[in-house]
Amino acid sequence: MAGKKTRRSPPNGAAAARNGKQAAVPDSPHGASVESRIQASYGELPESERRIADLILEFPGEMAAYSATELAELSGGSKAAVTRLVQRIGFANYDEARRAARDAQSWGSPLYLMQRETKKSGFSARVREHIEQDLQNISFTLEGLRADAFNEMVAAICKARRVFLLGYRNSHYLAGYARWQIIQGRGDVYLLPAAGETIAEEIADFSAEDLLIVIGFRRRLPQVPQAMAAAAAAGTRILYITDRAAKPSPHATWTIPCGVRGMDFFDRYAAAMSLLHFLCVAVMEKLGAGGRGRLQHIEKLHEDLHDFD
Amino acid sequence: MAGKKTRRSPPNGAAAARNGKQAAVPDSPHGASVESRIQASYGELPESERRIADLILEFPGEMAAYSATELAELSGGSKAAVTRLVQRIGFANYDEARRAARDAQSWGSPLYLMQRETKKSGFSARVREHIEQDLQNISFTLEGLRADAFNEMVAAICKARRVFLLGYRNSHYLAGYARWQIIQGRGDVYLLPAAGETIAEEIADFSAEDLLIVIGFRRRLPQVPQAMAAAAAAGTRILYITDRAAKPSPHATWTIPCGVRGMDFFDRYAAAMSLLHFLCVAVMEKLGAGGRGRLQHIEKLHEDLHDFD
DNA sequence: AGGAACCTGAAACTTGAGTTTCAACCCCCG
DNA sequence: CGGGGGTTGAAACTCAAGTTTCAGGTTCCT
Repeated sequence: MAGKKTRRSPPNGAAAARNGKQAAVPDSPHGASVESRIQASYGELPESERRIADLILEFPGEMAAYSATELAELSGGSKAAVTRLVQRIGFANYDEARRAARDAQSWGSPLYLMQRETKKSGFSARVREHIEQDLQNISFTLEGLRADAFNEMVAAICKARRVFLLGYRNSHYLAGYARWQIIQGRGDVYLLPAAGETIAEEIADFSAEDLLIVIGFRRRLPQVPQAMAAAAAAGTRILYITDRAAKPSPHATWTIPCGVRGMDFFDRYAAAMSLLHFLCVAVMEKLGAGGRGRLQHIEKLHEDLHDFD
Repeated sequence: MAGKKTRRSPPNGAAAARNGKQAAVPDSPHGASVESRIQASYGELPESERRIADLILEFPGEMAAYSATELAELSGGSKAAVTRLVQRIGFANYDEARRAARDAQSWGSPLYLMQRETKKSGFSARVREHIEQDLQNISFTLEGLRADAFNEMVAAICKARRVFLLGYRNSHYLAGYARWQIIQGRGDVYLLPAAGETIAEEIADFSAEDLLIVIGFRRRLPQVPQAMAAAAAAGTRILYITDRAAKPSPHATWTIPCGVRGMDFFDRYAAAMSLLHFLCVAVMEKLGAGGRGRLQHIEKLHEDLHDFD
C-alpha cells in the first residue's frame, strides 16, 4: 500500500533508547559474555528469540560450534530470529557473537592462542588464571553429571562382586587414587595394570557381576579400547571416565567426560580428581552401615599395626 | 603455454587409488573422528597441511568453533590448504569436517542437545556445594604461594642431579602423577616407595645435589618424617607438600600447605592436583629448550613404539 | 475504530567463506 | 636435461549463510 510504513530495523543495543522498556545493554560488544547478555535481556525477549536464547543458555560455550542456520533449525525458528537476537543483545552480527562465545573460553581465544608463550603477566595474575581454568574444568565436569545416571554408577560400584580400576600413565595415578578411596568402604577393588603384569589374566575372569572403571584420558594406549571390548564381551559393565574430546565408546555403560583442557603443556586433572572424590563419597554413603563398619575395622587394624604418626 | 598440462584436482579419499603412497583412508566420512583421521594420514601430510593439522590436533574438539578462514590465518597458511586437508582425510568439505568434529563430542550432538533432561535440584545443589569446597581449597592453596619461594622450588627441581618423589597412600598417587609430569621434561626422577621395596636403599645415596619432594598429607606413616630427617642429614633439600594442619617440619627447605578439607569422609585432593600441575608446568617452562627437546624425543619414541591409538 | 508498536518467517539481497583453478616452483627419476 | 608428480597460495569462482526488507498478524492505547 501507498501508506505502508517503513519497517524499523531489527532491535539492537543502539536502538535501546527508543524503547524505554528494553533492558540496559552494554554499548560495546567487548566484555560481557553472550550468556550474561542474554540473561540481562531475557525478560524482554519475544517468543522466537527466547527459544533460541534458551538453547544457547543450556549449553554455554557450545554456541560457537553451531552456525546461525543450525541454531535456527534446532530451535524451530528462523535465521532472521537468530540475527535479531544477537543484535538485540548488542552484537553487530552473528559472527561477532560466535567469536565472543568462543573467546569467552580463555583457552579458545585466538589472541591468547598466539600470544600464550610470550605472556609475562605477574605471578598473582598467573595464579588467578590457573585457578579460573581449573574451575571451568571442574564446573563443566561436575555440572554435566545427571543425577539418575550418577546414582546408577554409584549403585553399580557398591553391588559389583569385584571392581577393577584400569588406567595408564596419568590415568593410572587417578585410577589408583580412586581405588584407594573405594577400598575404604568395600573390598575386592583392584588396580590394573599391576606393575610388570599384563591385564589379560584378570580380564579372563571378568563376568557380568564385575564392574570395570576405566580412567582413559587423552593419549590412550591401544590396550584401553581393547580391554573395554573384552570386558564388554564378558558382560562386564563399564564406567568410562575420559576427556571431552574422546570418541564415545560403544562398550561403555556410562561415560563421564571430564574437562582437562588448559593452555599448558600438560592436561589438567583437578577436575578429574574432584569428580572421583565426589563419586567415592557417594559410594561411601551408599554403602551405609556396611561401609562404616569396614572403615572402623580398618582403623582398628591401623592402630594395632601402629601405622600412623 | 600451449603444452601446459591440466592440473589435477586436490587430493581426496576417493582419489587415494591414484596415489599408491597415500595412507588408507575410510571411504565414508561417518565414523572415524577428525583427530584420528588426521593421525592416520599425518606422515603423508605436506608442510602446509601439517601445520593446520597440528593446530587441530593441539585442540581436538575446538575445531568446530573456528571457520576454515580462521584456521588458515592462525596456522599462517591458506584457505586452500584447509580445504585440501579435510578432503585428503576423507571429508567432502570443511563444513562436513566441522560438523563431525562437533558431533564427535557426544554432548555436542544436536540429538543429545535436544534430549537433555532437567536436573534434579537436590543433586545440582550438592554438585554446587562440592564445587565450592574444591574452589576454596584450590584458592587457598594457590593464592598462598609466594613468587620468590615458588621460583626457587622450580629452579631446584630443574637443577637437581636427581629428583625423588616420596608419598604413601593417597599421597603416593599424587607423587606418582607429579613424577610423571616432571619426567616429560627431565630425567632422573624417581618415585618412592617402589612396590615391595624399602626406601633406605635409595636414601643411602642421597646427597646435597639431590632433591626430595615429599607429598605428605594427613595420616602420614612414620616413614615420612624419618625419611625427611635422613635426607636432611645427607644435605638433600626437601620440598614438603602437605596439608594445612601439618606440623612444620624442621627438615623441609620449602613447605606448601594445601587445602584438603571438606565435609566428607575423605579429604579432597583437587587442590593438591591443581598445585602439582601448576608446579610441573612451571618446571617445564623453566627447562626451556632442553625440556622441549626431551619431549620431542619422547614423542618420537612413542611413534616408533606405536604407543597410542 | 484506527493507528502505533511489535512479532514473525519468507523472500530478496549481500557478501564473504569455502572450493576450484591456475601458474610458479621444487624434487625425483629415467 | 626433460618430464612427471606434487606442493603452494593467489585469483577466480560458486553458493549459501547471514542480513535486511516485506507483508501479514497481534496487542495495546487513545
